[in-house]
Amino acid sequence: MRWSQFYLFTTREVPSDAEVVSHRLMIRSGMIKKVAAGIYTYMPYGWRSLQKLSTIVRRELEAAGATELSMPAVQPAELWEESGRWQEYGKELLRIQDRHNRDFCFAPTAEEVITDIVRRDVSSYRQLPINLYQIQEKFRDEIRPRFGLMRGREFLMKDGYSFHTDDASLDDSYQAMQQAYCRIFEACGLEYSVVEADTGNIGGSSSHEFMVLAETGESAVVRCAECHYAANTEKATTRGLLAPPALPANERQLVPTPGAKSVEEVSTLLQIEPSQVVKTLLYETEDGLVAALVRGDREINEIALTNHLGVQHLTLASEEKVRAATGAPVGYAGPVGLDESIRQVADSSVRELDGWVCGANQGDAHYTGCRWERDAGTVEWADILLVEPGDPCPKCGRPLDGFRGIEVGHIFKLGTKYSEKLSCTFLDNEGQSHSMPMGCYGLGIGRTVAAAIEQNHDEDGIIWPRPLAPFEVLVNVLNPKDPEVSAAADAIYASLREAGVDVLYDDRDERPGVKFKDADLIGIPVRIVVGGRSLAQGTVELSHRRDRERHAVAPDAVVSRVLEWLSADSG
RNA sequence: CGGGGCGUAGCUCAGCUUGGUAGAGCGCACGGUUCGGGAUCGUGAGGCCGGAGGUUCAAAUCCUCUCGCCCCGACCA
Repeated sequence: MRWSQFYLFTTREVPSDAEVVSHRLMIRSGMIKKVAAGIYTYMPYGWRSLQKLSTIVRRELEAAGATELSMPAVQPAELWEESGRWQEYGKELLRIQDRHNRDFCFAPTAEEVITDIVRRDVSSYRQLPINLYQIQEKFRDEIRPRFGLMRGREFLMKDGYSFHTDDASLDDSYQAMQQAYCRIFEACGLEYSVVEADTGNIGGSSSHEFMVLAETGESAVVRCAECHYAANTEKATTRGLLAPPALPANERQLVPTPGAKSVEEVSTLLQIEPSQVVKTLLYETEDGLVAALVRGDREINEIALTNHLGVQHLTLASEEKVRAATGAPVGYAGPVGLDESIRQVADSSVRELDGWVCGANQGDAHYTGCRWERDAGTVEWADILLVEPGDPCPKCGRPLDGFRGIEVGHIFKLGTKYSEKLSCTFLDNEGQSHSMPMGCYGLGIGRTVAAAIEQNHDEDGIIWPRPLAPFEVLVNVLNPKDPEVSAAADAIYASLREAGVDVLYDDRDERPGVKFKDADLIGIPVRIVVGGRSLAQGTVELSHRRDRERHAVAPDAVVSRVLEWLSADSG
């Protein structure tokens, strides 16, 4: 491809709204253009990279036994009502009406449509298992889109679905998909980690996320270097957290704590550790108020709490609700003497405490010297602590490491959640009818490319891992107006194309400085510079974007050297 | 949806406090000198100041309302 004929315009300056590196570089290198919040045009240079990744994804999925199809983006409400998600999905589901006022949505995912397809076509165990996928634009009306392709509202995603006769078969496909994902991310040269995850509103019994390690990642992950336990902190648990020293607990005492609302203030005032305080947070749910109890020095994992309660919505209770429920301002709630109608859930970590301190459900007062069995009401025990780096691994007890990640893939064992609702059944070899266990497998195409840039760049621009690079080789002719230089560059370009190399030929009549800066910015892995200076020595210059070290090579040796480099750097 | 902030030339921004002929840099066009790391000099094009009302002799500037965008929290590939 000749640059002069390609639609690629780089910019020196960045729009002020781009904050993270991948977003800035994608805009500066002319990969994407914003059309509205979270909605982008993939420009030719960016589209090529997305296509490269899509090709890798197709190759690995087909190898793992999946088959591609393409489902509609606009889907009828009826199917979503059948699964219950027309109500459950909430505002994130973009709903539209046609000219007859019939309801439709723009698909955020495609469980309903795929299940509808399979239930019509499949009726026998002999036809199973089935594994289908598509690569398609999805729409989720995100509360807050941000960071370019990292969190768009419309985004390119590979979504796959599998159907089975039993859980063992589902396990097989789940494993096969997990391995295919690993091969995909490895092929892209990404540093990633597979972690246990919460299933969110997709539902199902178990799931794993693929996290690309990056400072700017939106997800927090903990990992054990010893036994390789790894989990999103939304899902992570811990065991054997060191309990703080017990306090005297012969009798419970009401102590005045005027103005001390926070755990910090209370523990300072009473000269104890924050960890010896039982922190009580009141939440509102559709089933009423809930009190969540956790150690004073720690946070609550609201997702774990939501899952434990089995509720849809969970938000911190308002000031008024707290006052009405406890008779005290925010900051003085506690499990002792709390209204019995309020469900209480306590994290296992506070069970070890003895002689603990808590709010007295009256203004400016706390209890000291409390004991669970003696003083507290009915308490459910659950793991609702937000795990932090340094906490013991739940499997082996070693301290967990923490890091941030970008969630580029997420796989789920759905079980029969959708197949039951939509009556997707098959007959077994005894003529018995069963719902099909299902799996579902998502992979963010745009997000993976963004993640690759987050992991591979320097201050001058992108450093593409070869498999995702929009082009593999850049031929840069420094003075295209010089017939001799131009002819030499043309010849190299032609012979590279003949050799099947994916090459961009910067034949633009620009100053060398401009072309060098652009080359660094757009980050094509291998660069060939053809200029009068080196050509006079009978050579051209080859370099890798990663180290930019120049190698003088005779023009007729360029192709073989380039092929050598590309195969060495095959990812 | 809560909290914070921003809409002025294609892009990055100044001007607004204290109302009075709309500015700079980059980019773009033309010409000169340049030509291996975003050259330089000159000339020029380009803006109903997000939109609608209002106050005023006069509004980018003050007021009201709207729309859009960004950042921080709850969602997710």
